[in-house]
Amino acid sequence: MPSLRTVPSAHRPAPRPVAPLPAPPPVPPALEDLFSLQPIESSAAGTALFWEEDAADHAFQILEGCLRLYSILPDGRRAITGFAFSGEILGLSFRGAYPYTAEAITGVRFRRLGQGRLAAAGGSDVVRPQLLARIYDEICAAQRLVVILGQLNAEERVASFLLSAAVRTGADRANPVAIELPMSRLDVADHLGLTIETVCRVFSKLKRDGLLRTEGRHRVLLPCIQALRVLAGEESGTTPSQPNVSVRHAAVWPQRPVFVS
Amino acid sequence: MPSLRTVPSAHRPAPRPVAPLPAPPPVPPALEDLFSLQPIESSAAGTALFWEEDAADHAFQILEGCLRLYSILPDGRRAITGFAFSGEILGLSFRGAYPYTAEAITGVRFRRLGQGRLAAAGGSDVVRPQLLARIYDEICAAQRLVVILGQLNAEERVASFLLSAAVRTGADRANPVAIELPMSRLDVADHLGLTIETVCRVFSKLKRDGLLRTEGRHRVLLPCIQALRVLAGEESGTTPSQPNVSVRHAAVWPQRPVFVS
DNA sequence: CGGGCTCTTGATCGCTCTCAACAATGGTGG
DNA sequence: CCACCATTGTTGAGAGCGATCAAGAGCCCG
Repeated sequence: MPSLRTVPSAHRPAPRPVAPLPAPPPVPPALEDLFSLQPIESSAAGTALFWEEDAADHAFQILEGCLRLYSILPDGRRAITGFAFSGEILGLSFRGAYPYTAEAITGVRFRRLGQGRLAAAGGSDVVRPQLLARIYDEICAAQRLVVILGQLNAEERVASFLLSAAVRTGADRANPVAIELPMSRLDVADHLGLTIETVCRVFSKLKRDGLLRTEGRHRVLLPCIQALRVLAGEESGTTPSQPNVSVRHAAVWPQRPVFVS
Repeated sequence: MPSLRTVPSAHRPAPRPVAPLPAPPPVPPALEDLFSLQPIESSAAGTALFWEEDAADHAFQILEGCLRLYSILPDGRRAITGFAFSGEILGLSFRGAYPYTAEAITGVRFRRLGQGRLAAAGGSDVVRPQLLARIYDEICAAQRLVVILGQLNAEERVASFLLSAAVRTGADRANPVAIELPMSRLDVADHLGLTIETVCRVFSKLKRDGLLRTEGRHRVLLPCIQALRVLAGEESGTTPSQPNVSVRHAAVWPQRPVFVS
């Protein structure tokens, strides 16, 4: 979490008995400070923080736990558009309704901030850029997923998912990379536009290829994250850092002639 | 375009020789008024307004024409994350870089607004909600596409695409519905995560089923938009408004047990 | 009227889904 | 503590949808 947190109490400076010095410029409230004044709430696994189409009257800061964000089609199919982890902010909506349901996968602790207070904070020249940056991140995440779902095959999708989980939790800097996946295989499948069986098969194949090990159902080790990047199509694969790993289906497609002006 | 446009010159009231009346409250500038002061520019088909990863220093208001918004994978695959039509605003980015390339499909006329001026306008309590609403729309569009790519089959994807084109251009209120599709079949395919051949085959099948007629390559008639909605999975299909159309593969999937708390 | 491009259609292949059976896990009650 | 059971995960066989490869048709422009 690279954001520099200011002291929460900074907007309410303690009264000074003597004040010969010019008052220091008031520390402007950061986005997260707005939440820090709110009480902490909890939700059990399986409960929803909010529902798709509901009036979006609160934003949420997740302190602990993991949630799935999804839409349900009229016929019952479920599309998990994303997951939310601790430290993230959720439910920023500026047109009345939430665009998805947010349901706790594990138990969740969070803070809640009213839409009115959030809108008011948008007037601040300090908070607004943070707010817009968060929203922009959400756009980028959604468009990244569009690319994944539209262009990648099953193996590439799973590799992308594992990588983004590693990067998001910061686990990609450790060695070996170890990530927690609190969600079920069905959640992963509904997120990647695959079936649970296909997700399983890809996991097994990655295990056979030495790119993945599991410890229990929800813990995954990625011994060679670089090879995963090649599989995910993030890199061209010109530098085989792990020559003993046989990368079948190397992500080298026939170059389609794309019109570039 | 439901936004109430205010008079562009309102922020610069003509100097009055005599001013006995209290000055009327200044008409606050709407988002589109900011653009209306900018000169009109043009781009030929095939040229890019901006490139993915480029510094996002301008936003664009499209006055005429159509663009494709896309990302290119390292191996050359192209994911068209969306299209932009006249009347829309493009390139709102608040973290330095554009998230996609915007390339003109037809000739395009547009206005350009500097990021600085846009950021300043964000301070206005009138413009900011409009700005946030636009961005929120972009999130919704991206998530809608995530659902389409992750959960729908080829026929449903094409039906969704045709419907959203009809709705976006307002053509869905006419009868019969007639839409212009300036983009090529390859563009549609790269947008829907299909191949050009599959898009063609679905078009042909919809023609056989009486749901679609083409006039030239870029004009499409939708004689029974309600049946298309059923195909796209937007409706349950319980009200067959056009009984003579045989809807194979009606969007009724085996209901998967989804955990709802 | 040709040339090049886009679009369309057909035949075949292969990836992923579906259906099925079984294994592993975790929680509960005896 | 262990047996039991429900849930979740894994693996296999076969089918189907969409991709791939190939050829021909239609359209636009010089």
